[in-house]
Amino acid sequence: MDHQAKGTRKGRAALKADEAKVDLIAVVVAVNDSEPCLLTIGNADTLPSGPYALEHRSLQSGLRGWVEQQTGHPLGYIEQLYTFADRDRIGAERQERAISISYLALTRKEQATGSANCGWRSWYEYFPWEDHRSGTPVVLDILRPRLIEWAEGASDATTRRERRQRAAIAFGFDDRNWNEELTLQRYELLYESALIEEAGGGRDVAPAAVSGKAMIADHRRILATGIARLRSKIKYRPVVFELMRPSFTLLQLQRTVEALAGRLINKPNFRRLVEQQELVEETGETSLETGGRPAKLYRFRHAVLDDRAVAGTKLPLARA
Amino acid sequence: MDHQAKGTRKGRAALKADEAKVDLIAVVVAVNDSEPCLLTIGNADTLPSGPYALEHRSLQSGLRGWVEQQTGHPLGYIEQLYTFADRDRIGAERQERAISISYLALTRKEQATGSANCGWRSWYEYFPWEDHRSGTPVVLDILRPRLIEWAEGASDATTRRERRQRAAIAFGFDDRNWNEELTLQRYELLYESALIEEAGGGRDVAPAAVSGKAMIADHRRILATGIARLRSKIKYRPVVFELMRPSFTLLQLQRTVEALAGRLINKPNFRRLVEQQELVEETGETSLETGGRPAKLYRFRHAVLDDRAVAGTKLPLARA
DNA sequence: TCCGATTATATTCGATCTGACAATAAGGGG
DNA sequence: CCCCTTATTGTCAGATCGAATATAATCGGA
Repeated sequence: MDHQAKGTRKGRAALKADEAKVDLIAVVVAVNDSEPCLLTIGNADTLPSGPYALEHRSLQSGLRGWVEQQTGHPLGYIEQLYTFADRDRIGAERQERAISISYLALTRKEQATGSANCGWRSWYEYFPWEDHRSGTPVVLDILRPRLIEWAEGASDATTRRERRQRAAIAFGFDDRNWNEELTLQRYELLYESALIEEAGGGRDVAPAAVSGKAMIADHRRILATGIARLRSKIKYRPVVFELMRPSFTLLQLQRTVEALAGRLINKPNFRRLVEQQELVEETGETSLETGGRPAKLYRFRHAVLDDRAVAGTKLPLARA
Repeated sequence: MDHQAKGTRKGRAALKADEAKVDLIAVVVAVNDSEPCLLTIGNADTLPSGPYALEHRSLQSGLRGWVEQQTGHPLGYIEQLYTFADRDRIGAERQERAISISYLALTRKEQATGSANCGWRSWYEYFPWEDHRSGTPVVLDILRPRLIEWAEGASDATTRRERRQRAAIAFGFDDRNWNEELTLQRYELLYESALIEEAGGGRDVAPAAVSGKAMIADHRRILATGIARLRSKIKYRPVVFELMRPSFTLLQLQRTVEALAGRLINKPNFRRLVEQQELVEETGETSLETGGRPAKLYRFRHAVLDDRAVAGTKLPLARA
């Protein structure tokens, strides 16, 4: 009565009826020189990953093992992202079931111990339309007419209206505000409209500089999921500090948040928010790196992980 | 180079090295008469679940299939919660790996089509300390000294301070505010301190009326995850309407939100927020159910699922 | 039919928060 | 000593939020 009727199918493939392959996939992020970077292996089009195996004590430790083995990078902060069941991935014809459990990890670039066939790439190479720090990126001037065209290409009027609306919301057309958290929705729209490489077809695919670098299988979708999650999370949890050096200036902190969010923040307001939440404390030293008046150095108050636990790091973003 | 060295382990059990059993588990929620209800099977201590099988087109459709088969309930809104790898669950000794992918589903009680060995229970039967609608529940008067006792029982002073602090934050001791979103943290504290049944031991377990009804395996933890997610989500996405009838009064809507959040909301402020976000529109009819002045009936504006898509239903909660 | 009990709906007010802008302070270099 | 650069502090109006109050509509009993 509990788990019923598992024997009704003909066991056709190598796998038994109720078993599946389980893969662990990592989106490993660091920020360097105001640029959000992704850890990749192979041709910079693959995320670190590997099968969940018997000797792994847990999903997390399995993931750490694979990433360290493939990239030489030990991981700090880890958070589960999403679990996909991707039939297409390995073998649709063989009817294997493959499950991918994806994780978001935050580190710093320096923690590498040499090694391996891996490297860091700005995540905006994969999503050129996501970086609004210098205003609306030019690639959107190319993508917008293509998206409109796709919307108008629908057979019935209802679908057309719906498509126009979805595109307008996701990309901020028609005087709407840009919402940096909609990274996944934007990716899915571009996928549906076949403007990017993964989306089969290929005839309508925009040039790589516009549509961004593709990745194998569904890895770019997983990256989009990670970016969206991170952009949302920095607003209510102090996770940014996982990406910072032990001591830093407030401007460095701001630039890091801006790199992740893909948009600029008002400086005084950012400072006010960080200080009034008591997220940081002065080290007493100053940094002379920037030319002008020396900036005070701060360190993260680890105490907030206890007492403030949930309050969160709101970030003040410009409205329009 | 991609997925390397999968043959290094001795194939010991029935399962092959890189395969695992995958279960789908559902937390199905409805709200009836201002009471948040959970759909259970068996002895009201089991969540609907079943193995992910070959004939399932996707994880979601597999889940829908199992729930409908076990309870006769078709599901509407579904959202993935978390993926657990629970060695303990099925057979630690056999070294099987079992993966549980959990989902949160929202429906209405009426949509049942009779059938089956299942039923609805208020989720506060499992978590009596979570309902603060009538002020701080009395069970906390019993749990608090037990938690303090547990905290003071630690060997070193650092651990003691840390435990006291965690308990105070999670449960709102020492004049802190109650935070309804910390359901999972509270469950984990009670688990660690062995005050609930699942936590092995048993000698310190409080009476069932205080520690709540237990569930099999880790099902109560999964429920806690679902409650926490839902309490967080109603604040920024209009998901409440999945639980409402096609037309409803604003007070009914408020009572539903309060049931989920486990705390009361200021009436005028709630109305203001709902109206200024244009989440609902009047049907033109009124409800006479309540005795006094008839309440206007409203329906959900499905348009907001498009245009406002992400804005969100903030809910105004009392501060202290 | 009038009155009060009950519930729904509308309005107001002050505290706080937020975004935008301006002003001042502290270094380096000519 | 002046000027340029960057850091830091301060101000102000508008929006938001929580709390409390005032008004409206129905029912039932005197």
